[in-house]
Amino acid sequence: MARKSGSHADITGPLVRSSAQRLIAAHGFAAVSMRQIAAEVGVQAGALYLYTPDKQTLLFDLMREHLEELLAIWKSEAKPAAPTERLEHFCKFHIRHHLDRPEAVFIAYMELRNLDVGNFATIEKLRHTYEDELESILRSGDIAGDFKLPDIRLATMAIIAMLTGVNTWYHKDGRLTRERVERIYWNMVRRSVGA
Amino acid sequence: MARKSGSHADITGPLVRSSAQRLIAAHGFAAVSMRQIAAEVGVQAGALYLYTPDKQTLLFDLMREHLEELLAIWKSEAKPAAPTERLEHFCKFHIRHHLDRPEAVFIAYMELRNLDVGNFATIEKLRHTYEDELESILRSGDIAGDFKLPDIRLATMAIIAMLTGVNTWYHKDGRLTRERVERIYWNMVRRSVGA
DNA sequence: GTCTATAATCAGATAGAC
DNA sequence: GTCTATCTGATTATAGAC
Repeated sequence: MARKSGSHADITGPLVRSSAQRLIAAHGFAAVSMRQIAAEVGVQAGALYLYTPDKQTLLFDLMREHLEELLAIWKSEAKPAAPTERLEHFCKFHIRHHLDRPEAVFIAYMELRNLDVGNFATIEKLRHTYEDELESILRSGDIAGDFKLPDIRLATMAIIAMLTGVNTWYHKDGRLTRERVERIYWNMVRRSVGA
Repeated sequence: MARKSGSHADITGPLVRSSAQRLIAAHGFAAVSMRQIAAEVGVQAGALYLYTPDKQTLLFDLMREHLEELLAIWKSEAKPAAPTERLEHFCKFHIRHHLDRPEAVFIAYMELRNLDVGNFATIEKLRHTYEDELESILRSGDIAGDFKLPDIRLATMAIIAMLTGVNTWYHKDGRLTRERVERIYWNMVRRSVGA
């Protein structure tokens, strides 16, 4: 990892983010030092401050970029018309997207405590925007009579927790393919909303 | 919180644990210093080492005691005979027990990374023992034909994630009583397993 | 753009007085 | 049982050389 002097802004910038993401996901934000991140990048600690004003902003940027990417990709997806198909699409998208980004997902859920108050508010707003996408699907299905839900907000939280939970146990080379996991979870969600 | 010299082992010991639990749940294990815990207790930092050999053991003991208590209380509960009633009992017990101990639950889920390897193995074994309780309920119901489950282990993980997720949004003085939350979640779980 | 060196602070843990 | 003082080493962040 050792690196000699010279100009490498184009590769060092992304490398700072990816190295920080890997280390923070593995050991936690507070447990990872700027020196450790620098060592992973292959520079000295002082050089990191060319790419982030401070450690707090580095964490915030990782979380913000993760959630902004999630929302952007979700919005670009083609959406089915019927509530049941829209819910199926959401469930499979959520599992697929989150399994593809385990480190970013882990950080976004575990490191909220380490954000200062202003940054926390920004992140929570982004997360809420995403939750609202599921909530509106459930609401339209409930109104149409396709779903039977005693409490839509609660069903939203229950389904997101269930789907995101896949990240805690799934391993790529495990017993089940991702497609099979998506199908089984969708079946459980479908039945849970009474569709 | 200032405290004069003297003997207070009977109150200081429990106070160290409860203070550590509160601070770690709020800010994270790595972000909390022994000096902060001592200040919360009302002693100097050195005095903490009369009650724990080191910071790592303090964390481990909090997590171990939480899981051992969970298993002990669960085992002492009277169990219904039929799979559907057993599953209902588990769901409502899980939500109730976890909502009553938000700090301990939070630590047990969030601070696994900060355990050293031996302690981690112990905690994972305890957690697995608890998961197996749900898994055996699902298996007996599947065999009896009361549930329809394509993958029992996966359903176990999905249900636990969904139920534990209540802790992330529930507030005591919120819109819903705990009893109503238990009922609604049980209904979603019931439908999700095809009961 | 990166390095070395450093400032200022704080960490976990221990020793010995009371 | 607790305090004060301290050891040793790590921390974030900055300054200035190259």
